[in-house]
Amino acid sequence: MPELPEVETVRLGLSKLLLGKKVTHIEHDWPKSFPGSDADARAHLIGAIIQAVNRRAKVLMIELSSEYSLVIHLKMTGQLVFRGEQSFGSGHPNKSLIGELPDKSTRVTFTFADGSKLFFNDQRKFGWVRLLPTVEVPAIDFFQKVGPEPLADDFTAKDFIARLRKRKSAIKAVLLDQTVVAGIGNIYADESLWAAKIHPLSKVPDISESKLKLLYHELRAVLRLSIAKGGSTDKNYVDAEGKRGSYLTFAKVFRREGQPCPRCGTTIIKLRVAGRGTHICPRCQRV
DNA sequence: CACTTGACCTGTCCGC
DNA sequence: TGCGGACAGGTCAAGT
Repeated sequence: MPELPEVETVRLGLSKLLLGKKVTHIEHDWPKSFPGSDADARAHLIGAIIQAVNRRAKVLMIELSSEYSLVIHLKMTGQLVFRGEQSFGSGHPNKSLIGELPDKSTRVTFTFADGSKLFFNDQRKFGWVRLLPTVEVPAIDFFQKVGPEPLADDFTAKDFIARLRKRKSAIKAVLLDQTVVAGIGNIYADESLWAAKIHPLSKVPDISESKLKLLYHELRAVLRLSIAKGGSTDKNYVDAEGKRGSYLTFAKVFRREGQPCPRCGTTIIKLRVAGRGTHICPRCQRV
């Protein structure tokens, strides 16, 4: 579920809430959600102080004073929600999507010295939290293979196009491939392809240079706008305070099948591309 | 190697 | 109201 803008929103929230907190306790109920030994956790996590919260692609890295890091992937339904000492009870003061914590999808709970807590919730159990020496984090498989950050200052249209041109398959499948460019998922693939008027089934070699250049700009614009809106919440995603993101209000095609295209009025349709639900305007986007 | 498909899980929604 | 099947925003492993 969470793509680059959602993970970045969580990162921003956590860096405001967690810096300087000392971990005093951890609980986990599902082994795959927190693999590794409890002895390691005791040695390198308990007593450690949170020093930074970083992001690469859709992965969060919470850096600890022990020279270990918590590396976290939310996958489809993961949430990282912070609760201060007084606010474990339901709902208020924020209009939270989720109420009392922990709940039945809580997989890992971190407790800090001041009594506050960080909950890792994950309905579908695809996500994970791993404790690794900070120096070893860049060596994990995923980081070895993942492509560049699309919003990096030095990531140019030329870089983007060169990476896409190495592939021959449908443009949407290529955008979803994290080794080409990092952080794009189903929502922003559909939104950016609509904005650039490219059909998701178009093969990369069949797409003009100028359209790919336009796609580069539209993709970055869509990602930036979503970060500004706190990401997209369809079902599960919430930020570090448990609040929903509002980007889907601004989405042009995603989850809008049956509604008129904001550009030409044609009815938006849904199809399947690369095994994912895909939303297009059949008039603006042609193969 | 590039590319596609199924697996990992739980929950919800839709049609009968 | 109950039940089966399709589907849900992401990656992996294993297949061609």
